[in-house]
Amino acid sequence: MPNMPSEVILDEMENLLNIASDFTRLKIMYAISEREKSVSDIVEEVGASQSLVSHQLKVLRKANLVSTRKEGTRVYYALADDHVIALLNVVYEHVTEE
Amino acid sequence: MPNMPSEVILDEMENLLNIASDFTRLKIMYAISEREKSVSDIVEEVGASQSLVSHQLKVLRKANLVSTRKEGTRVYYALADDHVIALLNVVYEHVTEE
DNA sequence: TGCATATATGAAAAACTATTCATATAATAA
DNA sequence: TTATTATATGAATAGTTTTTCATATATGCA
Repeated sequence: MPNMPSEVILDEMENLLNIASDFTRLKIMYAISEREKSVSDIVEEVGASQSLVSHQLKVLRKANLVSTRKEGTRVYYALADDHVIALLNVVYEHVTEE
Repeated sequence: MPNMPSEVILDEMENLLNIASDFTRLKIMYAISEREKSVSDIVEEVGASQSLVSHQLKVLRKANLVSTRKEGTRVYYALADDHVIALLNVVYEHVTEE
């Protein structure tokens, strides 16, 4: 049973949750959860417009949830660390296990 | 490394994350994380208006994240299950551990 | 250089949500 | 009944965010 975190921590928690709580971004995170993918691959897998995916990748980048690597004209995105997967898993379990 | 969930599951995940991703609701969830509390207790601990707390409790209720018990004029709220705490913990760790 | 492809971005539109204010309901006590 | 306390709620406001559209930038190739 956790204690009430400080306002600063709560703020950061709110921010992380906000970023995770979007349909398109959830799809993007799952799309790159096994291995890095290029933007066009992500666009295809997620089924959203190129512009939207690019905008949402920017949001994920700004929050340091993804890392990028440029190769020619392609940009490859990957999840920044395993915390993200842990979060996705907890949420997935809550939704499916009941 | 998880697979892409179905649209329905993603939708439910988005919904749960949306509900968790609010400063006031986070505070409320922490306030009742150790034991049930009455609305007025929550109002005091969270430091928000009675109206706002009541509105947000309704959101949490609708999502089945809290349970309620009425006793006289008081209504006591508690977390519905431990999944919620697991979620809070994962987010807390992500925010503090780096 | 000019052309094609990949990605990013600014601005506007559309949709949504938190918060406040005023008020309603419910229970209890005098 | 009237008054008081606890909680809930409808409506409006204020602020934010997602999505689209048009366009810009960057890279590679002919």
